[in-house]
Amino acid sequence: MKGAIGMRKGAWAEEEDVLLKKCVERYGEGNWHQVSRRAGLNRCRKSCRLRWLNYLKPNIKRGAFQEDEVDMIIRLHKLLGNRWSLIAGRISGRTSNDVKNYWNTHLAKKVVHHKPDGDDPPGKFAAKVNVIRPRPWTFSKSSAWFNGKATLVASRTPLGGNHGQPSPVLSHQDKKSAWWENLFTDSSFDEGQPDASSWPQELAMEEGRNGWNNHSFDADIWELLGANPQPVI
DNA sequence: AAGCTATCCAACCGCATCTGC
DNA sequence: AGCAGATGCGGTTGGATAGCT
Repeated sequence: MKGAIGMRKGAWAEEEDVLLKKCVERYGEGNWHQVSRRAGLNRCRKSCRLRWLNYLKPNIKRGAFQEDEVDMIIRLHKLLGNRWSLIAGRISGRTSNDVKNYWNTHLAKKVVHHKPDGDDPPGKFAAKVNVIRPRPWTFSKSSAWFNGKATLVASRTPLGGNHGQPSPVLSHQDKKSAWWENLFTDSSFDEGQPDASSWPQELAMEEGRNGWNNHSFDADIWELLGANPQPVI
C-alpha cells in the first residue's frame, strides 16, 4: 500500500491466512484497524480486508460460474452497470472481485450492443446503457425518518459523487405512500432505461450504513430482471 | 524443449464516502 | 462546518500458468 512503509505486500502465506482468520473471528468483520494491528501481520488494513472478503470469508464459492450465475450477472450489469459489489450481493457465494474478474475476462467481449443502423461489424460498440447509480442515503439518528414522521421525496440537490443526479432528502410532508413504494414504479423507469430527469432513479441498495438492506431491494428488482425471486441468505 | 502469447485471478491503488470529533 | 481517520468500491496491474508455435 502506498504510504504504508514497511508493510508486507504480495501473495499471502498460509500462516498469514490463519492469523487473519482468527483475528477477524475475534474482533469482527469491519474492525480492520484492530485486525491489522493485532493480528500480528505486517499488512495494512486494506490488504487484510481484501484478503478476507475475497478469499477467507466463509461460504465463498470457488470454481466455474454456473449458467444461471452468468445470466444473472449479465442482467444485473445491464441494470446496474459496474456496481460489482451490488451484483455480487445478488449472487450467493461470489465476491465482487470474482464477478468483476469474470466479467472482464469472459463477458465484456461478448456482451456488446450494435449500432441499430450502423455498418460497423458486430462487437465494435460496447453496451451503452443508462444504469441505476444507487447512492447510499444517510439518516441521522435524530432524524424524522427514525421517529416515523417523515417520508422521502425527491430533491434536485446535487451531492458529491452524484454528478448532479437527483438525490433524496428527508421531508416532513405527510405523504400518503412511503417512498419505497414508488421505487421502480415510475413510468420512466423501465428495464434499465430510466429517464435521467425523473425520480426515482437513485436507489439505495447497499447494506450497512444506510439502513437499507438487501431484502428491501430484492422484491422489485427480480420483477425488473424478469427472474424468479431467489432470496440470498 | 524453449520461447512466446493469452488467460486467469489475487492483490494493489486511488478515490469517494462515512463517521466521529 | 470542517477536518482527519476509517472503510468500501471499482479500475488496474502483475505473477502464475496453460496453450500454442
